[in-house]
Amino acid sequence: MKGIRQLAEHLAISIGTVSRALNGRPDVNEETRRRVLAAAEALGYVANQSGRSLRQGETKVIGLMIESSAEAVENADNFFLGVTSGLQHVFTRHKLDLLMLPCPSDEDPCEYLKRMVARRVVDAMIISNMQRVDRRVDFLSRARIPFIAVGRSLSAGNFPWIDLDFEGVAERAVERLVARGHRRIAITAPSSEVNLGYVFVESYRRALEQHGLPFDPSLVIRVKSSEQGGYQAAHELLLLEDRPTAVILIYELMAIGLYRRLMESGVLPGRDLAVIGFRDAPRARFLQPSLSCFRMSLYDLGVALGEMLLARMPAYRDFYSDAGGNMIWPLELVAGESDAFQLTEA
Amino acid sequence: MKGIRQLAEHLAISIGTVSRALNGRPDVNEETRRRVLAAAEALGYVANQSGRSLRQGETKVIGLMIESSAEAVENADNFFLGVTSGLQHVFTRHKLDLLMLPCPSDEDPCEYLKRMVARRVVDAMIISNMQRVDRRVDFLSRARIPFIAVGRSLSAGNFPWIDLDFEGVAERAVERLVARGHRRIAITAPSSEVNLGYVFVESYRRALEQHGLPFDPSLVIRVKSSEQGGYQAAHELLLLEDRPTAVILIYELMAIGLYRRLMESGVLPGRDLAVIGFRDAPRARFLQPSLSCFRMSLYDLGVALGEMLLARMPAYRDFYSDAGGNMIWPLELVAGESDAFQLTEA
DNA sequence: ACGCACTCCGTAAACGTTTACGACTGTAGG
DNA sequence: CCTACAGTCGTAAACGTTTACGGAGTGCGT
Repeated sequence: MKGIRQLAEHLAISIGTVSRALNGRPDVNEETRRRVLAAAEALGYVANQSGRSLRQGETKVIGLMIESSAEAVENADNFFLGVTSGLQHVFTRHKLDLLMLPCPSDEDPCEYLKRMVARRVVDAMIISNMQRVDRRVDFLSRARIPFIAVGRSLSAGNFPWIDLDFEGVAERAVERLVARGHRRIAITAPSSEVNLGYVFVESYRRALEQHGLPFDPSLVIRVKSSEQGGYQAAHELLLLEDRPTAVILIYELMAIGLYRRLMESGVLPGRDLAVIGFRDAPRARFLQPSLSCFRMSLYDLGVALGEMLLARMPAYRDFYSDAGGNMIWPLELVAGESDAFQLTEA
Repeated sequence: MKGIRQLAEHLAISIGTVSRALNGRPDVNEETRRRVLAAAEALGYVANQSGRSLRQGETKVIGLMIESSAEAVENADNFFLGVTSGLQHVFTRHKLDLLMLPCPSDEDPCEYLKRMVARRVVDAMIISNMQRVDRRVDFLSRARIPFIAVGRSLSAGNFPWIDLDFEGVAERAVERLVARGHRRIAITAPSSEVNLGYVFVESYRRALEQHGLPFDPSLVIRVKSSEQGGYQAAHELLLLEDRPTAVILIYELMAIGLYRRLMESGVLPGRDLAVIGFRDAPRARFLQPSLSCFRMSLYDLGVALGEMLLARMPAYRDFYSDAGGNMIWPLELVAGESDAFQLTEA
């Protein structure tokens, strides 16, 4: 089966009518429509997407921009796949496809994004790995391309995003540790260039103040959010003169490296140092002692992202209530053994 | 910038010449080409992909068919992302994009595939999760769509695939265990409907025979390849009258559940039962005692898949030597503590 | 002066759809 | 009998490219 033209010839009907019949237009006889649908089914006709895209100016494809460096892959655990799965659950309802757009590491992400958008290969974009000031946001806003970001940024006052509840996590983590008698609480975070690094530490600082504790910059450990970074963090912690009694990790995966380094020095997590993790990394679930951490459903996050994006697209707006510009995603505390002890005054 | 037409007008040049200049055709003055490229850069013109696809009949998109059930996601660890990353490394060299095609769980995978192919939205396909007899293979072969499978199948005599070295793994695992004095060796595998389940057990059977050991069907534990399946497997193992002294797992993730169940009954892996795992699952790397297992680079596998696929596509054939139809992917043994003991005769 | 080859470029026809527009019925209302 | 209108359908023009074809100009050898 070549195209709609052959199908029309076969039915001895005009090509326009066939198209209308297939697309459910009202101005076609029901009897004719039945015949067309039957013939299409029988001959295995499916409309060519390129032709359709060209005419309608929409491709039915949503782009997902990802970072695909070897490092990113190693650290991703199933975050990416989990979110993707949720996204697709939403998209398949509307026959939308998901295109992965990995920015080459030697190219500027914004330029790459511009090229992909200019090619008109996607109707909308999902971007992640937000920078504190992210030019992609400005570009997409100006170009009026529907998009959603996973993560905040300071760019362009108002744009749709969903971000994890860093404030809540930092607040609850500090509160929990303070309740167990801790006074010197360390925290790990990526560079403050990455927006995540900035927001997380700020929330931590505020939480400390609320409990009347001083903010000590030397307790902010800037390392990569990876197993390796966890090892590094532990190393730096152990070097501090007035060693903290607790540490908050920005990514659970770090706990693995952290544990390892601590053990090497005979420091036992959950007895000598309280540890709280953040964001679910399956492979950190089996640590001994078990890690106290904040968790969430990646799948649900994907669904929320998908629905919020579609609410911003004219063609699908009706299906979803545009629940405001953005959203803070809640996390649930899973209590483990890594911070289960009460600190006795020295 | 709308299209090539505006660009041509702006240059006071015909649209055909502009196209030729941009596409590096020889029959255009170098001076003209420079002007065109400069103007395109300045005005931010990028060719519309739909128009181009329509004309040339190729979309520059490779489809990747995946299973995206919640269960599959939970069990995937970073297998999927790792392979994808390798694929993209190859594809971006040729400006190809990767489209994820998740088959809805309520639809027949082959029908879904047919629809996607008929829409002409992909130039080639990558399929995985192979069935023992897989209709997708027959369809793609007959339709002459370039494709590659990750995993074998019995369908259609000759088609391109890469599969993990099950034979080698089963053989080496058995050999290793026999050398440590084991005589009753259990194995886990998925249903023999899935081709993987069939091949793995067959290799295990042959390896046993080579060492003069009997094949006992009750030692083949058919469970899901997941943490839960591992738990289940341990449960069944413990119920056996003549309990085996060793077990080979088809997926490392299973070790987590297996360990848990064993511990519950006071059976210590690496002392009371030898365990060998297969296929890298990062989250199983931190088990105590450490797991002996077979590993591989997911990234490299992705690269190999990508290159083998491109070697089968006319447009890219020249870049890659078509290294025969298919390939067995080797794995490397990483010795751990879980099988490090010598069995003493009872 | 002529033919020929070569370089460069313009014209127009595809590729497969969707859709605005108008044409043609038949029916109802005046 | 004329008009209005609803229900169907055919016609043709887009959408943005690429590319086969041919033409114009130039240089060169005869």
